[in-house]
Amino acid sequence: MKIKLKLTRIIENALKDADIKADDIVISDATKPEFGDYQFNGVMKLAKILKQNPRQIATRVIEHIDTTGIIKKVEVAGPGFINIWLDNGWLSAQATAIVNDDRVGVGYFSSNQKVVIDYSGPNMAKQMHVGHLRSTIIGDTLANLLEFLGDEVIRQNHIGDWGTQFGMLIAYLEERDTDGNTQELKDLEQFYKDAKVRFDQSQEFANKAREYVVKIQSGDRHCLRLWQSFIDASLGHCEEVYSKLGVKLTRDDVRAESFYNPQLPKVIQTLEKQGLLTLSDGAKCVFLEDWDTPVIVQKGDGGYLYATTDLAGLEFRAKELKANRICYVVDARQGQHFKQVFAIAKQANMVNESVKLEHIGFGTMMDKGGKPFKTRDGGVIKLIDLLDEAVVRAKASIKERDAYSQEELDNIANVVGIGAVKYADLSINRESNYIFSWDKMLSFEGNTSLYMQYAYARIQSILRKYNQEEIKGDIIISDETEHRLALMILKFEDTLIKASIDATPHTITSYLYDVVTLFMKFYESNPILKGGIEEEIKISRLQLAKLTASVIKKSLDILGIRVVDKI
RNA sequence: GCACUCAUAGCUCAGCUGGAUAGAGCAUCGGUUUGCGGUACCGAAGGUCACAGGUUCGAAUCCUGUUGGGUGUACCA
Repeated sequence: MKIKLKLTRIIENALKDADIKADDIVISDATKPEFGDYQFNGVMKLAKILKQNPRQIATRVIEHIDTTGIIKKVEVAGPGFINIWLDNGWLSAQATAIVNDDRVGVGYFSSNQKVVIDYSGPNMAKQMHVGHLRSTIIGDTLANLLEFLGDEVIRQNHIGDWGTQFGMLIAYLEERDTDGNTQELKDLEQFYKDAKVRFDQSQEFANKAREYVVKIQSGDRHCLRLWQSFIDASLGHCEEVYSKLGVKLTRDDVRAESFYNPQLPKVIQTLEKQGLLTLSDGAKCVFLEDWDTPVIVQKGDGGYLYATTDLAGLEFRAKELKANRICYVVDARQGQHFKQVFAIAKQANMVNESVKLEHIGFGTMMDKGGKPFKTRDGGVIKLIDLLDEAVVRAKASIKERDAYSQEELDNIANVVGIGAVKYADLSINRESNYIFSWDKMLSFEGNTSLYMQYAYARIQSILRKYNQEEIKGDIIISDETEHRLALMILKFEDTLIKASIDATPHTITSYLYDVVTLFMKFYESNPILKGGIEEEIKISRLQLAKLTASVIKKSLDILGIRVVDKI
């Protein structure tokens, strides 16, 4: 339900009827319950332009507001605020209408776009570590969200599979792997270290490694086969992580660095043709206004750089994939790189002016001391290890473990543990750094996944006691708590739209927290299954509980977090 | 040096592109129950929104400066 849009139209009409010219009408949520449900604050600005008393204007506007249906009452308050209360009858009807709707009342975008979302982007030379978590889950959430709202989403996993380190790796693979056994690739970190040691020790090996880099690039069959088997093994590790995380990336979404490699000379040509290229200290550069340092697109030795690949990628996504919006979910530290690359792509006409290019940046994961999150000896934490630990910790936190079968217990631990890691990350404004804390994320209290999953399980427990077929009837809003809960549920669509524009998953989590908190209050004060409750009221409350469960489930679904009926 | 970014309660975070008395959770103190899952709910206390100016009827939010952290700054990705 697009409530804000409805109210905006009503105010627009009221202003028109009152003969007041205004654009940019913004309806906002009321800051406090006593100020109603929504408020319009624009009158004060208008008063200034019109040089009239704001309260008088507000009064005039109010007289022209059409209150049939959605609005119960409007009031002028303070210096000229217009406060709006929504009608319970209207809320009841709207809520009742979506109880069995699997989209929970959320519509589709009227103009759907093609959106490319570039996320995860692991390096094939190593295993995924904690640094890859944010890109992977923020990107996946954004993809889920836009898909749900009706955009055509193209997921792109820009894996790092090209570069000098692969010469060393495949030379070592060949040396170690004479019988075709790739068991050693189980731990890529170790494999990389071993290869490096060999590289540093043996001149002969180092030469071979360098030779192999050239051979891969020139398409040597033997080396390409080795390289391919290495990439396959490494990608397999990533897929294990994606599967544990419930991230939807597949092999079809992989568009690797190597894919763009053949296009790189053309990128240089294009830049040359557009007159953007400058030779400086032997390197081919693009100098941009407002930047002291140029962007190097081809090194003095002829090699290309990641800016070159990104330009090829941008052109491919805009022209071949025909995207209207391209989002890069990449660490905030690459902010200026993307600003520069985006500017070049547009100037060189590689990307049409109308295409929206966005860097969805995010901060770093920190430990309790506010330092980048590392193992005790300063190494990187492998993502797979982190996820496994989350599941182990989740299992330990489950009370009455005897009540479940081993299978149930494993499933719950998975849902809870993985959910906790993801939720903790997604619930924080992506642009800031955040402090990783097991205790906080696995808590039942506050804005955590467990609080939501627990509320969901409680509702399921209530619904189980009732025959689903018998739950038929209207939601009747009879008090303030129900009013607030129903309204919050109906704000789902407005929330998702905002989250999609800003690309902020935490907008969804804080909304969800509001919903669940309101439900808990409702649940506390309005008993459902206790004796002595009228059937009509009981059904209404059951329906409201059911609707709350739908919102919880759908929200978590978009965030890529599962629920269970029992915890 | 230059650029970007951040600074809100003891701690972890919100604050919706300027609105009314700045909000949550944790921790602290107190309360609720013959309980539909109490891993819940209610309340108290806790703030010079880093600092100083400016714009405005109105600033945590916009502008300038200062201080303090983080990050990035031409042949890595």
